[in-house]
Amino acid sequence: MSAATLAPMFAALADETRWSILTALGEGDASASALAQTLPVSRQAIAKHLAVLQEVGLVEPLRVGREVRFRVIGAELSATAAALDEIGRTWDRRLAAIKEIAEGL
Amino acid sequence: MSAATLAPMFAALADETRWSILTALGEGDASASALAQTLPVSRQAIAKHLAVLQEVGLVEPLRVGREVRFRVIGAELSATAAALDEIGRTWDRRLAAIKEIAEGL
DNA sequence: GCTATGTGCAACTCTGGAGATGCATAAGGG
DNA sequence: CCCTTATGCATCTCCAGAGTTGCACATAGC
Repeated sequence: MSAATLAPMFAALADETRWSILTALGEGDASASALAQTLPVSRQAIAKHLAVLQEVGLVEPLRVGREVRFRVIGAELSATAAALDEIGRTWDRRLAAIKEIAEGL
Repeated sequence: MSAATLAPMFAALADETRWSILTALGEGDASASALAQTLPVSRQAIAKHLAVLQEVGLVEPLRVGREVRFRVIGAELSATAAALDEIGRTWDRRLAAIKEIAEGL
């Protein structure tokens, strides 16, 4: 997973309202209308956020009768976490190597 | 680490130019002026980005003579990764539990 | 001391995205 | 069959942030 692949995911996670939505969905599947009754934003705004979240694979739509419920998916989040951890460790490995060389003088 | 703490970090990571900066710094410490000679943006723009990155703890400034070099720090990234992974697993645990109940009927 | 170069600060433009509003459409429930 | 409710689409406003330019300041090197 490259930085170019990661950027859209981070853009999706950068919005507070989207975290509110994800947190709410973490309690159970819900439709845009249902979320709008809880969160202080309009249904249309939530629908847009859900589209963004679906785009990066964080949620998936489920048709239940005439409503569309959304479900959170943890897999993409875990995959992103793994990529982030790897990058962070790489940076710190470099610093450790430099420090080791410095001490070796 | 809560969602409120995570959001600024993701906002910092959502920008492509900042990833370019982080990648460049991953190769070795550098000043804003040095980075400006490599990347297709002005020094001031890079300085702003570095300020953002420093704010979330991804880089730290190092005065070397009259220039200010920046160094990437992996710790915050790894901590963020751990938080993300935990959240992702929580979501999937919930789904697994639901599925189990459904099959138990 | 003078000059080069590296930084810092301030103001400006401009685009993307978040949010709202209005309307059209579709599908349950009585 | 009608009404209610959920969704979809288009348009508008507004603001944060990315980027630039210009200038002032500080400091290493000669």
